Amino acid sequence: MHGISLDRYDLAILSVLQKNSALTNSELGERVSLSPSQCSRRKARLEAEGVIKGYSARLDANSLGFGLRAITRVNLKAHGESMDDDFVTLLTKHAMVREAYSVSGDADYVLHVIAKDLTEFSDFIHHHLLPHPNVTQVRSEIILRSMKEEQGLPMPK
Amino acid sequence: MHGISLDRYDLAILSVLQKNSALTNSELGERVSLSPSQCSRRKARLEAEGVIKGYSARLDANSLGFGLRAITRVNLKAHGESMDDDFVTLLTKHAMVREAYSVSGDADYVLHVIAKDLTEFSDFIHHHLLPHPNVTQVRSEIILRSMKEEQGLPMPK
DNA sequence: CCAAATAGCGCACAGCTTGTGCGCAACTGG
DNA sequence: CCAGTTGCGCACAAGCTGTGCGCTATTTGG
Repeated sequence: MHGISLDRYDLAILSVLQKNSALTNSELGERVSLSPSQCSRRKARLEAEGVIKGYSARLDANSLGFGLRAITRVNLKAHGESMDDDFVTLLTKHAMVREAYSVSGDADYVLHVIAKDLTEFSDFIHHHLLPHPNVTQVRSEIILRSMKEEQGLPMPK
Repeated sequence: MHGISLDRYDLAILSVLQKNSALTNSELGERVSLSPSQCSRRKARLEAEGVIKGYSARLDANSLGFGLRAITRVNLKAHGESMDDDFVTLLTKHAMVREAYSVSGDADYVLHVIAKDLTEFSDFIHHHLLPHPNVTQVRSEIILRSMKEEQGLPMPK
């Protein structure tokens, strides 16, 4: 899962498609100095290799009525295999939890939570997260403003 | 920026496109029970309204050689308008900083940082973040495992 | 309560895009 | 030095996109 070699054309294509995947192969070709047909072939290859995992529409959170986002750190009581599984199930079940990471540091898990408003967020914390038998501590930072939000990855080298 | 009314077809289209924006209007139409032409029109409208902000390729971090991700909390000394600006410039300049949020809570900013490895990450923290005159404290949680990583948003109602 | 206006639909079609076959040129290894 | 391989652009068939059109259902206004 690591032995794929990407030349400068591949990196250029990935960089452009990451910002805008709705471009035609002609437009893409112009930007990376390659013919449309070759763009098509390289795109197909990058998809097959798994470098491109898929294509998504980026949606506007406010238009959909989500006004609140937060970074929530969670500490657990025990760290047995099955203990965590039960907690992970909780995370998976709730659509409000957009990202959940097992981390090394002060906390055990870090979540990125999205909600309609503070009430909905508070409900989630107090009625679902804190009552869980394995949760010992929950600390949240409410997002006030997004300074930077790059979708995707930087280009290496 | 909030008065847009979306019917069930719009929500269905958004939900599908968020998962896979490479579908043709025919395929999209099948899934949401609408003709291709109508899908095309609604898509165009949702783009114009700003509900769809754009289209992106999802890339594989490992293929590009990024093995380390972290959530980093930063505290600043002063909170003047211009003080923050200078710090924000630092964040914008570094491609390693993928997301940066101004937050309310224990910290002032929360960052989502991506790096090749621990060395590169440590370099960033010690040679760029901590030396900044306005930074007073930096605390990081290294991501061990991603339990959930929804790209995009849940569908309301 | 009914008529006019509006909004939203599918169909048809012109123009454009996609992806493959092909021939060519540039490297690669024996 | 030469056969094999790789990667390129061109050309073209198949398929997709987006707009004009006519139709129907819903809304508006008198």
